Amino acid sequence: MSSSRQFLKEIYSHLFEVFGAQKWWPAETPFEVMVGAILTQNTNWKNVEKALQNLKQSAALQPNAMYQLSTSELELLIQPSGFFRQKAKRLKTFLKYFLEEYEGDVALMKEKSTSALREELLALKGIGPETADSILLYALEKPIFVIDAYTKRILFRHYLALEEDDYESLQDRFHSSFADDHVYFNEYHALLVQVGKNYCRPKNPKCSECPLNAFNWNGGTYQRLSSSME
DNA sequence: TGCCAGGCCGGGT
DNA sequence: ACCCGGCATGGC
Repeated sequence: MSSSRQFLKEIYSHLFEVFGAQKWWPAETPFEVMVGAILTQNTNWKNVEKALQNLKQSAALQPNAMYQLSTSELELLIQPSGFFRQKAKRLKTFLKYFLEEYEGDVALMKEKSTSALREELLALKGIGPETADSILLYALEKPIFVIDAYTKRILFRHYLALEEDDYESLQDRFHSSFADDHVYFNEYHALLVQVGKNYCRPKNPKCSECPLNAFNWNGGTYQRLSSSME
């Protein structure tokens, strides 16, 4: 019925053909995903990697070990990721929650429902929609779609979204387009990041080489804007 | 060499 | 309900 939904499905199929499986999130453990999700807030992933490396070298990339670090110790380790004072605080807030509610145990946390966990995460200072959903999808394997800056920009550039579309509305569009399949949501968002990094930067966009051009028509635009795509 | 990066919060209209 | 400044580093 909805051409929007159909577009989203076709885009996924095409991107998967072009790029293949992405094997996201780039981390060795679910806990590393959780930490990375907080550290990457408005931050280049390259800088996050340095911080994660520091934490690993200090044997601090575990819930208890990290929580027991002093604030200044934690700040120093994550400094390369920027906003380090805020992020140290946010990590501590999350760790306290993770340890007190789930004993720092990912399996235990996964037992609870997606909606309940999302509310809990959003209630924490420093965890917003994207961070919460990244944790839900990539650390806890919950079927929820992550909307990030890349996703927004790509949808907007290709006339599948408007600037004023909010997080939930964009997310709902993906949710209503597919079955609740966390593997699928995982792969799809990772593919969009691939497109975003390589073809859809604000400066130096390589739009002419973008794989999504396969779906363009009438001079590189889709037929309708999102607002008219019921 | 400025501009940018996988946000979020809090205070002010 | 929006709007905006602050937060900070390293890469290109």
